[in-house]
Amino acid sequence: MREDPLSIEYRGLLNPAQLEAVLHRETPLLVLAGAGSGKTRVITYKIAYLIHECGYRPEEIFAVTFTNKASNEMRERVNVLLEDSVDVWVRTFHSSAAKLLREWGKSLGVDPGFSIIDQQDQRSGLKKIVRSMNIDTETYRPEKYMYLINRAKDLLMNADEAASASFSSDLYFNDVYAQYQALLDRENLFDFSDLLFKLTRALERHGEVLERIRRRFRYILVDEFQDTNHAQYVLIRQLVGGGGSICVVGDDDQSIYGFRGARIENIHNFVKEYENCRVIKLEENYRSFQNILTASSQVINNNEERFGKTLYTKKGEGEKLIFCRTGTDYEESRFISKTILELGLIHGYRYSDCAIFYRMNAQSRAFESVFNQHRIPYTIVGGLRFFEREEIKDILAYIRLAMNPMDEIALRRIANRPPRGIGQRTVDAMVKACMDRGYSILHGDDDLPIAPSRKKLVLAFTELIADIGERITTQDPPSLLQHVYTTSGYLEWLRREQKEEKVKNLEELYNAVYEFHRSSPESSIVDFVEEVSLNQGARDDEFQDNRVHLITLHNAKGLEFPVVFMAGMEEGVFPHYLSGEALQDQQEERRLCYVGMTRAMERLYLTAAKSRLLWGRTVERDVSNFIREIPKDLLVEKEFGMSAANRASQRSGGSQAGLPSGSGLKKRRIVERDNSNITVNSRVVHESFGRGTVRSLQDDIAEIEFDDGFVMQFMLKYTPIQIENS
DNA sequence: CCAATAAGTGTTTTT
DNA sequence: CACTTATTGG
Repeated sequence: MREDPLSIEYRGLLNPAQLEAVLHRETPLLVLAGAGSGKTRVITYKIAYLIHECGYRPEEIFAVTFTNKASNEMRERVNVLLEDSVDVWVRTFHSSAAKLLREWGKSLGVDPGFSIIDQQDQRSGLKKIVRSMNIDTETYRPEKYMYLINRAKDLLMNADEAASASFSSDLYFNDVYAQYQALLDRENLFDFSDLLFKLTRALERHGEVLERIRRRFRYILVDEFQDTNHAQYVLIRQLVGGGGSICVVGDDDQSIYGFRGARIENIHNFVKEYENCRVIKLEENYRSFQNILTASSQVINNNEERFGKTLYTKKGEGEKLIFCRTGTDYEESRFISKTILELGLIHGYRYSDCAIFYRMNAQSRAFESVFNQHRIPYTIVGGLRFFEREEIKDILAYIRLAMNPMDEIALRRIANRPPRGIGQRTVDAMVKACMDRGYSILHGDDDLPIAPSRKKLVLAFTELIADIGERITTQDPPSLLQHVYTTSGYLEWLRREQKEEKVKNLEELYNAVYEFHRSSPESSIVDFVEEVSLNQGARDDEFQDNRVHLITLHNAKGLEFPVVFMAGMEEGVFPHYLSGEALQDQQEERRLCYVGMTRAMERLYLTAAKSRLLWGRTVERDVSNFIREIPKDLLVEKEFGMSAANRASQRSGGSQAGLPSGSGLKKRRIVERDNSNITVNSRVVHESFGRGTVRSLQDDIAEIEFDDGFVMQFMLKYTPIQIENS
């Protein structure tokens, strides 16, 4: 080990295993980083070390992650350590591929002017193809082909190769894949899988370009390596070449993206694939109390084929885990809501200390409605994303179409939005005519074989798009956007239809573009579109306020919260009934459970409802097997809301708990109150929850049963409550 | 040929 | 329940 002084005091800031991971650089390195063991710390310090101590220039370092959130966080932390050495390449796999293709496309034989389509566009394209083949779209669902085609691309197989390898036994798969790819190629569109597929293919063919890229990136770091798919694995292999300048970090127990092609074998076989590989395990956990670690370890121990590691912490045992069975999903929300309020009143937790994890996005609705009633502020992380909204995608489609007049998918999206008399028939005719004759889709000549009554309308539309196209280079992004809003008639249409929410979103889009323009004045709207088509991103304000976080288990990876609720711990919901019987799938669900549990720092609650209103039906559910895998002595079991009284209150809609609307109640202010006149059995009125009776009183903590059956504890000196005056 | 309305249907996780 | 597709009236 080096003995010369280091310019950053690494030794004091890292534990021995972390330090070793930072300093090792002669041969390939695999860091097995358990949950909460400081892996981001290792990566960022390693980057700093390479630059400060080993003579690497920032732009020679290539660091990839999976999510935009992770890459933003990493870039920020690197910038703090390096005092704004922003040239380090910190990007997601997909944005890395897109950037390399744009930069090197010309020498790689790839047209760098491609547009990127998201899965919605991908689906609509496939739907069109399947329908045109006149086959039964119920047995042969477009979604199925979407899945298969993406998996084939992840495995670096084009349509021909997939066909000769008998990739799928589906009768029409080969045909659908070929047609779909023809559609994309014709219009120079790339789906997400294409980015990596085409890049690795092109690098294979052009060894001389690969060689130049290798010389540029002298050290490669990969985060969350357990989630790499085959294409990503191959890309990394290509970039590293024969050298040892690679460090991958991951945790096989946290591999949760098998459904989109991730191969856990990549991390398991890394040692075999990279010669002289060094393996370092990070097993000290800095996040959770021991009870949480023990419980989650016990759960994940039921999986096979793991590296296996033993997480430990120097923190104490901490609280036991709490498992609560409720009658219905609605009561589950009420229990969690009540618990959050109590944690705040009794232990001083803030809303933003609490997070609720669930398996399916649809589960958030119950929480939203109960939280609204109880005036608990919340935020849905990664729910309906801003840039996935209809109106946003429509506006961006105008710009996309102007950029790339071959983009049929964008054309179909907006040809008649707002309604301008160009229906499906007319669009079909336009597309077909142009395809046959090799025109651009925007060709507005008189000889197009469309109904005479439509010609004028079509001409007006093509002129509209052409006009936008000219302004892309001449106008700055914000005013161009404004121009699109008005000349397309889109904004006026929304106003006429009274879609206030959507109008607001367009304003927000304008703000985003304005901000984009301000921060990089030389960039065009094209760059903006590029950014948002990859950054299917969240808004910045997601984490700012004091709000409870509602979040899917998949989105929770990489986060941590003092208090975690895992909701819907029921067979069929989690593990999800569609996740498959195969051992592989069951194990992935279990890893997802492990990921969720290990996010908790101090308190972990698990809840399950007996019956759940899902898909318009009430379904009875058993408790998830994962609960049984938690040692009994670490678990406090409770029940909530299965009494007749609560059933009744539920039917009445729960409006009793609603606040009187209006004055001054938006923010709960912490004011001390004198409630010493309240004793056991007092009849009381609570500002939010209405009338009730005090059931017990101990050390200023009162348990109150409200008339609707809702039972809750309060710290009286902070509670807005009075004796009922009769 | 388009737009509004009525019936019908299939429900995970995401770059 | 929310979203897609068939039908009918303009």
